Amino acid sequence: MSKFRETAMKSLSGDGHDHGSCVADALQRAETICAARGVRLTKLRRHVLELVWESGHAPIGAYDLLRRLDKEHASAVPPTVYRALDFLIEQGLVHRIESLNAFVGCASPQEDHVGQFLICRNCGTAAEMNDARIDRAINKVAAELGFVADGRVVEVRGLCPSCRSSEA
Amino acid sequence: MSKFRETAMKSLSGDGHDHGSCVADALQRAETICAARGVRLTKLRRHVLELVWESGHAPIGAYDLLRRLDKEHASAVPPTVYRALDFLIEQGLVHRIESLNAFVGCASPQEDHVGQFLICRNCGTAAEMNDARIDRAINKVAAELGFVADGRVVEVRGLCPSCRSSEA
DNA sequence: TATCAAGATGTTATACTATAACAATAGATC
DNA sequence: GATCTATTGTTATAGTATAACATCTTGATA
Repeated sequence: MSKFRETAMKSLSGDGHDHGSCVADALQRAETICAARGVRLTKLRRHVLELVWESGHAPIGAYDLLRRLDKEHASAVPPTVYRALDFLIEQGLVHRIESLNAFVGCASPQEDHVGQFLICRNCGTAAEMNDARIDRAINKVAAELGFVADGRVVEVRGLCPSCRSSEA
Repeated sequence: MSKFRETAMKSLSGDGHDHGSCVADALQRAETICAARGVRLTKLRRHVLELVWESGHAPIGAYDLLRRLDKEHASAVPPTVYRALDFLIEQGLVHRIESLNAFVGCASPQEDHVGQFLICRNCGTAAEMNDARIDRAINKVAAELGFVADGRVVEVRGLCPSCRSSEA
């Protein structure tokens, strides 16, 4: 099983996982990655990343982040959070979900990829697929149309396993 | 060649096509479809659809539409255009491009489909792929993760054939 | 044809999302 | 410590979207 697959399954397993350690792991990975790259994961950026992860695996909006941020950061205003998000996205630590205008922590920041998401319309969980087969299919069709593809937005709405079983 | 493929190629052929008749065709198709469904393509809705198509094959924002609309429709305000767009989207005559917050005319409104788009980052043209292979790949991966997919957002940025050749 | 119900549009106000532009501060490098 | 750059602070504003209620049109029907 690929690393992506494993991570996706984990985030889909409902409340069965220890989200506290999930957040801690994510922060630890971020520290390591930023150190290796020589970029600065400042207190503010780290705090925003933490808030993103604390939203569970559900994307959270910039203004929601802002409201949570300024409990411990009185001077926070929109540019504060957007700039932190810009940095985090640039470093691959956070993905932006276009169809929600919201942000979610990347579960595999060390691997170079564009996000492909499954988003549960019931619980809001966004799981990364990042499957090469989807990418290949897209590349193939694009090539047939003479198109050279770079960026990709793949966001699929639906029902996640746990919401599906609890609805049934 | 599928109908979708044909339409996509056409919209990618640059200025080589008669966009005037392209617009007229789209409006004619819309009339037919709405009549068949017993829904009302009012003057306002028709006008908004026309403006969407007159933007070429490039997605256009709601407020741009608004600015163009109120030349002949003094009372136009945001809800005016958003309500018209809601109707047009519901009828499959227009697609929303999530990654641009913009709207584009659907080239194949008679066929039931979700949009899959190639968007040129140079000229802005958005071509519909609507390829079953992409859909299948997404469904497969979603199923493997226990997910039941419904809505889909597939938006690929890149360079279209004509912009690619003129850049070279 | 008068009335009525439903749908469509008008109108005002406001919520939500995002960035521009410039000032001040903190960290790294010499 | 001086200086340069990256980061953050601050104010203002641009851009996107919807809520809520009033009015008008349309088509169906009594």
